[in-house]
Amino acid sequence: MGRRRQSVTIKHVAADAGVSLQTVSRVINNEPNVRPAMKEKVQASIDKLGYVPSIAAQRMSGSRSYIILAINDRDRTIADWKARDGRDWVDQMLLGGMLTAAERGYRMIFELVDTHSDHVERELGAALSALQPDGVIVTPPHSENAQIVGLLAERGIPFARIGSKDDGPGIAMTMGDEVLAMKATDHLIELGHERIGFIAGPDGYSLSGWRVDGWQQAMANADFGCEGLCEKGDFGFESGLHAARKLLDRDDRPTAIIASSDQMALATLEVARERGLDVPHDLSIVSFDNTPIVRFTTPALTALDQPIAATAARAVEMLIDARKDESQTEPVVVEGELVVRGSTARVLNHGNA
Amino acid sequence: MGRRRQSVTIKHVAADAGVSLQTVSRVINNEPNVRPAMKEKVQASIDKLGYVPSIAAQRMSGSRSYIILAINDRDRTIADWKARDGRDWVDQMLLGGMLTAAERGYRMIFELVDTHSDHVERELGAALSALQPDGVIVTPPHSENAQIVGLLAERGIPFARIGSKDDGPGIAMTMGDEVLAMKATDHLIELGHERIGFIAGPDGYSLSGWRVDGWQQAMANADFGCEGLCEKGDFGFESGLHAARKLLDRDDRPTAIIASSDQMALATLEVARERGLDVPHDLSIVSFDNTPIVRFTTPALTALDQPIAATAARAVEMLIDARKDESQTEPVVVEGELVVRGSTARVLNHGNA
DNA sequence: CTGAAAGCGCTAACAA
DNA sequence: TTGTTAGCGCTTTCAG
Repeated sequence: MGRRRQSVTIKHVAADAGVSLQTVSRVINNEPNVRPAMKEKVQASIDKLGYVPSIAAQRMSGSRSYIILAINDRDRTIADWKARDGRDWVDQMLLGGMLTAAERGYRMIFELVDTHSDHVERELGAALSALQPDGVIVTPPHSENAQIVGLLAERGIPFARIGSKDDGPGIAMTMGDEVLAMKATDHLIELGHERIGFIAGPDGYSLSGWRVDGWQQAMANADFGCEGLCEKGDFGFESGLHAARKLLDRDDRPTAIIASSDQMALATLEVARERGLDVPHDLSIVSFDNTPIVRFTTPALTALDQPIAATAARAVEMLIDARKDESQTEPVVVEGELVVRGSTARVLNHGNA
Repeated sequence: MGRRRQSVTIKHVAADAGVSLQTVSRVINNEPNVRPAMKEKVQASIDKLGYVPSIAAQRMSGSRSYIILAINDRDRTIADWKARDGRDWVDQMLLGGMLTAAERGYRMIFELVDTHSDHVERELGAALSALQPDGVIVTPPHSENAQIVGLLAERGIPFARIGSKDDGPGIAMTMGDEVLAMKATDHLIELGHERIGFIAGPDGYSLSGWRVDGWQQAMANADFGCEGLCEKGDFGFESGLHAARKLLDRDDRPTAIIASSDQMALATLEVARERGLDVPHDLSIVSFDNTPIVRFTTPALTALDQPIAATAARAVEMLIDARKDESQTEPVVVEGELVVRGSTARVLNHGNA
């Protein structure tokens, strides 16, 4: 093997078209100040020779790297992949991010970074140095990690924080968690539910709080109380079992439960089965992740769809365009929607008189 | 933005350590002929400054790009992502490929290429020119696409063909399709089945044939006939409905069916339901993809697990080591296994006397 | 509007 | 064992 050189370079094109390297470069980069005739001639040579610029060389000479780096939490991602239960967060990010990047001549590279580790900075720093991406997308919980955000800001790399509303550097993006929680709650209220339980996510994620806020807000709007109706989980199945049991142990148990993750919704379904509660007639359930898995339960779960693909696509676009207007102050919201399935139904009037 | 330069380069390290650039380079690349003391000193500077080499620069200077390119069929992949029914082929490739690459200091980049298009060569060629990967992984149906294989060979880039046994350039890899089909068939035979139907994949994929071969072989070994027991599908759900109906329309309908894809297995389940056949007691079903989805049907499907992650991991390793021994003649087999679930059971003796 | 020169960060080849 | 030189393919100055 050894030194595999570029087969056709800018030199070949320049020679073929009988112009300088610089002119070819201008054509490639769509720069102004190239006479149409010239441009055509060069383009013809490019097409003829099948020339494609090397991104390494482009990067070296100080221009863009044409790389967008998407980083995700290592442990969570690997756990999902190994569990093989159909969670498709990564796929949706690829669907939205990768395809959008490709349309603009960019590539998206995926990278897993450990949040908990004390060498986050090293891990991420190494990726940035090695890859020199033109933009970075961070997802929860990274998007709220001060070290990570700080490093990105310090290096002056445009980045998008998905699942973060904080001020500060980088583009803050959310999927409208608060509104989503309200949508779910309102849906249940319309079905006649009054005691709607909520299983919250862990404190480490701001979005856990936003979701609770949305639920509380909707409950307040309908003049329903929330006391004792909110339990906390960690997004995982086990914690969901725990929370669901606590909620359903109440004398005036909720007739509906909104869970902040698919696993916790599944756990709630499991607890309902355990107690002989019919879903949706004795208990309605709404999941806060519309992952594939929630369509395959019986009944299929009504869920809040998180528009991950659309968000990633948006992030990529903003990052690619981020050259000038550094300061996007308002968080960008790509709002998800409620997908109604079989796990929610009109509340029954039995045993309540 | 503009020209964002590397913050700390080899020069800084050289200066800090008081040595030449070349010495630093030698240390980075773990080359021999560096005195331990020297090496330590340099390494100390590297650590102190947090230096990480730029892969763009490394590539430029004629060494490796530290990039492994994994290409998949565009239409199929996007369709899967959009369908959101939990197919996790890509995730498993990432799990195996990306993590293995990372361990060795490489990155894996995903790319979608259109097989049907007449500009496959351009699409792939562009990716190769832009990225200059050190290795490429191709999956079905690309792995049997002459244009693609030809281009890769011509460019002298090491590549692995997953799902291909052909001789020729590149590392051929399979997941043991024939053996897998035999395993499934033998499993059913052990349960007392004699009329075991098979829904084959489309001709465009060699592995469709291997699977049929394995089934026929196992049937022959048990002295059971195959006539009229094989129908062809295209891996999709619709085609599965079609094939399953044909098989179950027979007077001596099969008591078990092996489907060459998860979707076709699901379709078979659907047809069974349609006809009022109980699965597994009236009809046993084996799926040829252990995607997440097959665990969520009722009953959960017995399935042949394709070790995609392991295969991708193996491919990455071989590609990274592919510098010398170009000629791996024998196909590499990473064999999958049968996962028994509720869709297969002992054959019932009713209505057969 | 076009071209020539310099250099990005790194490594291969050659010297010392 | 270490250092020096040249150059990868491209873009950025800066001249013309």
